[in-house]
Amino acid sequence: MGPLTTPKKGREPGSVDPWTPTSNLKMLISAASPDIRNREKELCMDNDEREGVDPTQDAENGEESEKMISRKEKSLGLLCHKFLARYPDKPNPDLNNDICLDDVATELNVERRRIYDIMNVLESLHMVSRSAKNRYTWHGRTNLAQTLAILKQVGEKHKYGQQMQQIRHFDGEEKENEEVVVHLENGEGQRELFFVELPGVEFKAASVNSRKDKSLRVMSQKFVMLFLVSNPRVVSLDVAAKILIGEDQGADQDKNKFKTKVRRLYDIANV
DNA sequence: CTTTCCCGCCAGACC
DNA sequence: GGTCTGGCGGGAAAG
Repeated sequence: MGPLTTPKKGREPGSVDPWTPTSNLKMLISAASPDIRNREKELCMDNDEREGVDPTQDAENGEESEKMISRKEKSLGLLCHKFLARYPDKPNPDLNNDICLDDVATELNVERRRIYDIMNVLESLHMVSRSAKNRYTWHGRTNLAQTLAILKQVGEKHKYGQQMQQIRHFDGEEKENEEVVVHLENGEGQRELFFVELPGVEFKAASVNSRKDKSLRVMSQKFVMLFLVSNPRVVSLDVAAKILIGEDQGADQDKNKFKTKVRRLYDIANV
């Protein structure tokens, strides 16, 4: 009667796994790699500048273009790409640079919820700013260079480059240590960093820089910092996630949190 | 099978 | 009461 079931090695003491350390992390890097590579390819092809893409609902044939919609066509990355294509690099003073969420959602034919994701990551790069409810203002690449410079400064201040290198080394020689609790030695108790804003570009909306700042914007900025401080401009998502989560005070061992952050990282990577 | 990640519920914040 | 904003998990497609 049930002589021997799975001879579980004493890895797990019958308790629940706090958070799968490497498994979930592994997913990150493998996830972004194809996407990033695809993006690079697309960038090359984009140079050709095809003029056949009509964002206003293509094909009303109603025959066969109803089944071929795969998941890739509805990805956030592609959606963001379409969004960026609708605006010039620099805002035209004559045109109104107002962005209405509802209009965008209608134009791109997606739910409102998705626009929020796009806007948050764009806002983290100061390419847009919230002017009012349902309204964003387009800034484009006007401040992008400055934004990246500042983010790089902050990233260096937080020793992100060192941390990434350390984690990589750990991962390289790590082999038999099951309980991987890597406590990064920061010189001082690192504070949660808040939303970075540009000097000279004040935020109209007071609620932006509030302490109520939710994670998406801040995490987006942190992620960009990692790119800016890395020597080859390559950041594996597992390392990124480790830093981004480990920095969160309170020892957030929520793997759910982890997963959620991951999803947003995909979006950021696609911009 | 595992990994990727879209959809959209629903809870807070704001009116 | 409403609307707006965006965490968060489920569960299905992609690998």
